[in-house]
Amino acid sequence: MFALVDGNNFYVSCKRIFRPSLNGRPVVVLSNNDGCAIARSDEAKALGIKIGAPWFQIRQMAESDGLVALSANFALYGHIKDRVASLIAGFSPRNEVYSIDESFVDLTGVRGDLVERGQKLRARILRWVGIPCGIGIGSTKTLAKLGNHVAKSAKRKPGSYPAHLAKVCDLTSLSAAEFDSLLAATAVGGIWGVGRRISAQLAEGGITGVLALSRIDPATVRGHWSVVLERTVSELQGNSCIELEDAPAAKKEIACTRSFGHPVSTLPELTEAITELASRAAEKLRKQSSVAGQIYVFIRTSPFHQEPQYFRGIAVPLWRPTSDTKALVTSALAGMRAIFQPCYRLAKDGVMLMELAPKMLHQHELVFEEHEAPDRSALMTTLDGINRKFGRGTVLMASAGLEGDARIWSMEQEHKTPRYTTCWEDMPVARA
DNA sequence: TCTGGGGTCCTAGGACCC
DNA sequence: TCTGGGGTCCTAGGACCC
Repeated sequence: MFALVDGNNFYVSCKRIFRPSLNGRPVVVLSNNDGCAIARSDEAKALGIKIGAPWFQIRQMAESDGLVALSANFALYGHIKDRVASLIAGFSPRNEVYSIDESFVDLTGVRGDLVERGQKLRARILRWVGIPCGIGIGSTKTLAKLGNHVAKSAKRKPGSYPAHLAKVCDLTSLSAAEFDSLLAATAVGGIWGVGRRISAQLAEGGITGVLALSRIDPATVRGHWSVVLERTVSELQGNSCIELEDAPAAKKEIACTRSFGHPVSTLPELTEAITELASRAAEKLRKQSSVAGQIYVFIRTSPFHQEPQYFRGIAVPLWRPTSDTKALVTSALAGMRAIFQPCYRLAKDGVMLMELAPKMLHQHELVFEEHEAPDRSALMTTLDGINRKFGRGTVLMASAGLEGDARIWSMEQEHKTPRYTTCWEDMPVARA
């Protein structure tokens, strides 16, 4: 038995904690560079704003409908997530932080009325952290996700589902007939693991509702689609196939990518941008105590513009697996120079660390090189310590360029809110 | 003018092995 | 007419997630 706890409109709700005046208003949170809407309040959804809607296409709604747009602040969302997670951990030690706004909870052994307990947890998260949540309960993770889908829809769109299922929805408490009619009323696209492609393929076969999907023989599903969809169907039938992962696994790839604030066409600018991305990726790598065997670099133009297009990436094998910033930046820049072409208006770059392995498993070499590679791990530890204490970019590679230089590639954010949780000057002050 | 940034898993097909 | 029968490993691409 599982529960899924999900923060409603999470990024918007995080902003509302510190600015209650945003309650009741249509609000969107924008992606980096204020590009597009990545979170919407219920009021913004009611205006018909789609997830991913480009800001320049909806900005007129600021005037016509009082739409408020805010730039993203991912550090803030991470901090709020930690607070929510700590309250969920108090509810059950067996839990999995699945994403920034969702946690699975294993309810095995949890006694009492589950709906009532869910409502108490919900009330506590709202009161102690300020985030409204929905909770779904089911016998498998997929059904818990479905329960959450129902809880959200029943709250936001009255009439879509029975009203008593709003906010906390326990699918295991339903009668067989209630359960079936709920499945029949849900489109397959609302199921975890069924995206646009598979929805369309199912529709071709005449399957549009979850009830029909759940009645297919899993082996048939495997033949026609894949083991992934087979698992989903099996889970809909109540057979738990996807386990709780309560210990977060180490990443197998680490990516840092970014769209530029303005188009980039020159090598010096790109050198700065790639240096910064590779440095950030290296920092993430050291945080999980891994080394990388290969680094992949790519640059690209904007696919949205009518202009000569260019996309190229290159994988650069590292001489030996490392987490050293200088080694990673040097390889990334070498790769970048190999794929760089002038005369294009580049819109985005990225660095990915691949072939990650735990640092402790590092393979030693049979033959010693003529010159031993310098061991900079103590330097890296110091570097990370300084940057953690005084802020990202306090100490950096010189090729990253300096704040105050041109750096026209760096991010644009015109709708910033104060850095409530990461900056002393911005911390809210409570007045008696 | 203006369109995000991360991740995972699975499969098919090719290269190669005996 | 008819061209073996197993395997493994790697990679690119697809589909999904938030």
